[in-house]
Amino acid sequence: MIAQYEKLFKALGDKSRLRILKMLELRPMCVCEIRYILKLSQPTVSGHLKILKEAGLVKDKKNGLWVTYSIKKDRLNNGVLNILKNLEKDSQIRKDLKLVESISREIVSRL
Amino acid sequence: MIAQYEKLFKALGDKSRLRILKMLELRPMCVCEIRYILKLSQPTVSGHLKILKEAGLVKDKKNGLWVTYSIKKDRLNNGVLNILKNLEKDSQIRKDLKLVESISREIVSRL
DNA sequence: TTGCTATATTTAAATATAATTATATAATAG
DNA sequence: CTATTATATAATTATATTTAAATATAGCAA
Repeated sequence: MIAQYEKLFKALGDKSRLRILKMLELRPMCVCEIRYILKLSQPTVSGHLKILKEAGLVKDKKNGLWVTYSIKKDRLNNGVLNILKNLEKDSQIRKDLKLVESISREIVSRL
Repeated sequence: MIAQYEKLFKALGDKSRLRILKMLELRPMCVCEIRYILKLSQPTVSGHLKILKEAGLVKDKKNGLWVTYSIKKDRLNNGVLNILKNLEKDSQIRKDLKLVESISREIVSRL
């Protein structure tokens, strides 16, 4: 049980993964969209998403070729997201969220 | 700002530090008491406490030779402790808290 | 002063993490 | 079937973290 909490906080203890969570709070996203915003390699993003998933923070849904990730809603994660509320004041996060609103998987996937 | 959150969650992403936080929630403790319960070397415990302190989770107070650590109370940390509430069901945490109630710095420091 | 004690810092070794490149898998199109 | 596309995994390297042993600091007592 304590190990699951350790995993949860380890997952949260990374800048890229915090950015991913804040983006997913806005809307579900596919890997290529997240990649486009973080400007990291596709395998790196895939790895981060795996860590978030194993920590119980996100879930994924396969639809053809695309895998859409979204926030897993439960009591614990609500608490986590509440702690992260203040991050909306962060300039990096603001830029990310603005970008999320301006892109789509169709545009981003062919770059 | 995002870096401070990263630091916070990195601090929380360690079993020993989670145990320390749950103990300090019960009462302030000196390093030697924490060491006695975690069964780690004194420098290791000292290091963990430094990480917790730099993450803003605990504060310290020097009194002669002893340094007493305690939870730093603020809005963010209340949220964190709330997330950790469920850890009271963990058997390791239960044992720790029982021990905390049975020891004192005077007994523990001369072992 | 010297000696003792509680805590902190430094160092070094072992382990874990995060990144990229290369490769693999899986779904779709032709 | 082959080719293409979105994502996942493997291998590797660079960096970070965790730990204990050794050492340093700081306060008290004689």
